[in-house]
Amino acid sequence: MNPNYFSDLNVQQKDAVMHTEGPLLILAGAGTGKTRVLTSRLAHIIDQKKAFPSNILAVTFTNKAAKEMQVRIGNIIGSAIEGMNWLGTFHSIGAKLLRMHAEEVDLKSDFTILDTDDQLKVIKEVIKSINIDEKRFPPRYFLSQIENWKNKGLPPEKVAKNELDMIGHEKSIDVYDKYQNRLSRLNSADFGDLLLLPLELLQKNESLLNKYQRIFSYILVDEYQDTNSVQYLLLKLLSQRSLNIACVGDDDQSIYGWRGADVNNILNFERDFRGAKIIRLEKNYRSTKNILGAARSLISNNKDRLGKELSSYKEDDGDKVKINSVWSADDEARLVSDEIDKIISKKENLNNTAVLVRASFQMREFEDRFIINSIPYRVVGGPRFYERQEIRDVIAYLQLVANPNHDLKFERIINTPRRGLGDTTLRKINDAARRDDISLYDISKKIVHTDELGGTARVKLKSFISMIDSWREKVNKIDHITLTELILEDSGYIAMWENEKTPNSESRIENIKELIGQLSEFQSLSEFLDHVSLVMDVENDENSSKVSLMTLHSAKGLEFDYVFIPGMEEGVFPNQRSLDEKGNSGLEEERRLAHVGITRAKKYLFLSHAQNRRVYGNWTQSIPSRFLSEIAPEFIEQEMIYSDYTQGYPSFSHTNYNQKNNNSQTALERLQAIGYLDNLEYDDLSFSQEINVKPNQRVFHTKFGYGTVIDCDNDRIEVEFKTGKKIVLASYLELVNND
DNA sequence: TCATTACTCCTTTTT
DNA sequence: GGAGTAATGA
Repeated sequence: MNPNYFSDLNVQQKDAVMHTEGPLLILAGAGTGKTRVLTSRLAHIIDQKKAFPSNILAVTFTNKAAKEMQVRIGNIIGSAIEGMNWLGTFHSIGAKLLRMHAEEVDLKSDFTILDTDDQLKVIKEVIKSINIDEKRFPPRYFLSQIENWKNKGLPPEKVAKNELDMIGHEKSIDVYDKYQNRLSRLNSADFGDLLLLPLELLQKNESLLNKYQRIFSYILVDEYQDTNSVQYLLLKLLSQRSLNIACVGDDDQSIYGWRGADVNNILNFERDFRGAKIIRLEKNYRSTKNILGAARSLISNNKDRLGKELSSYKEDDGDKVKINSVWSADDEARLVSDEIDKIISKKENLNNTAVLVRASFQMREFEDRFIINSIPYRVVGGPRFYERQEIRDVIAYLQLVANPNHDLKFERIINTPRRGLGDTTLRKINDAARRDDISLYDISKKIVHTDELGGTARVKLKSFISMIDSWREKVNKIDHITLTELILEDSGYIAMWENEKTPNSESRIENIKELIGQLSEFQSLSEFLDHVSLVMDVENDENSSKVSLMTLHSAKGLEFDYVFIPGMEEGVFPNQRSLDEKGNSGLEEERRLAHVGITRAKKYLFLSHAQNRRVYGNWTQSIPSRFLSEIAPEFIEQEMIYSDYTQGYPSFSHTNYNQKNNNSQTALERLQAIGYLDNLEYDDLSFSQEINVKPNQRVFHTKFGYGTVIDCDNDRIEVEFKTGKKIVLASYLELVNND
């Protein structure tokens, strides 16, 4: 027996594939071939006829990972993959279970899944109804309380009244309780419910539990270090009978503590699942020795670890890790762009290049710069397609047609486009609905026959309602694409954007067209709406060569030849709030995040920190991240500051790191001291430089990007930019090295 | 009813 | 520097 899925596996990997019976924990470090082991293992179980594909529960952390696994298993087992009904994220599997048994938890099977915006709206309503001061207790505060409880598997009645570990606790419980009531009245579930309600279902209903324990004869969990308590409880329940649960994870990559992930799940695996076997995968096939060394030295600063040392499979030391000090965040983006230009000139595919940031606000500088330098890029997990205003509007229409009692969507579109049904009318409808305790849609049907509303409002409301009814009638008669087009026509929504003359109204219409295009990938309206709620992202085209720009969190599980991690500054990374709120454990999580980032790189790693950065629009100084000094010096190579004003002045260095951080002298003062600056204000910096240009000189212009000087006429300079020839003032140009 | 403006408080990370 | 909101005016 030597099926092809065994070939090229090392001893530990084979072990993990073969060990099919009983609990198993695979501790898989970054780049150790985890996905291969997972897919091979699944293929092995199916191939050996230990279980049908439909009897395997395989949980991944992201939809992307689920999809990738599906493709890879499909390559091994062929069409049998179609039987794998239970491969997906915890949330999508939870939703599936919930739809099948919704009645048992006071929902209907066509319930809608709420997004954060909707959640906040509901909470605001609740807060208002029990007279809580929104200023003292912002809705977000309650939302995070509720999410915490849900992550722990606690419904309102289980939240112990004596758990007084936070201010406003009683209020929170009250809000939680009323919030849940409201959700079930809206026939809706939020993300937390997709896990919590299935758990309740299984805890309450023993025969159902037995059924699913039988169905799932093998359970496989990816990214186990990121599971929270509900997820743990679900797994525990479901695996009790077969005991065939295999979890893959890496405690050094646990980065979702803020979302309720509990590292103890992985740390206590042996205790929780008796007789568990543990296999370590420590051979890293991804990175060069220098990169791996940097990662290892950094993460060794963490205390709470299971203990695992990655060793390099690659013979190659590779380039040293580059650490760069720059003057400002703008310079940082410029430097990264220049480096990427070098990668482009090597004719590399840019899909192998990524810029990873700690927080999404850092992306702006890079996007601006990439546009100026015409570097093609994609933002991964950035401003989501489905979160755009026009897309949400269209979806609101569709959701309302699917579920007319969805008050939140009703409110969203009742006056979009303008129908003369403004705040006043809406308030009246709301009051009446509350009085009769029915939905906005239902009350509207009633009050168009009374005189509660003024004459015009009544007529307008009536036509709005009959429009919805006419769409609802057609749901089962025409296909969902035609229906959507009809809705957009009838409602005047498309016309609204067509009539608007703002620069982005055209792209909004494009987006709507794209949405309609996507509809064809689904069988029905409800299938599409489910997809939208669960998979907030839209796939990127992977065919074109583009730099990826994303957060470190969304980079988990990916790998790139070239990786840039800017913003290595105290406060940014490690993130200040994380330190303030969680102290040392917060710091360790940040360090793990840095470790994740570093181990994404296969052969080239670039780290940088800026000395000055705008925070809330004000220039603020920052000091290099402690993480830089925690990387052992033998793996790194330091570069000088990249700026015309501060050339040759190294900011970060191992030897004087501590001294520097205790030094009260600011970056600005240091520069003044060495004569680079003469009491200049920061804002003057960009135009303070006299320049002297000659033809062929490479120059840079903030608006047009890089170019080459063609001709000079005093201070009027003719420059060839990427976008064409322009005559610009010398004072707007900066010199660039000609190389 | 809707558009404009002044003013507040921000920002971590995602299913 | 920006999004969301409350207050003001047309």
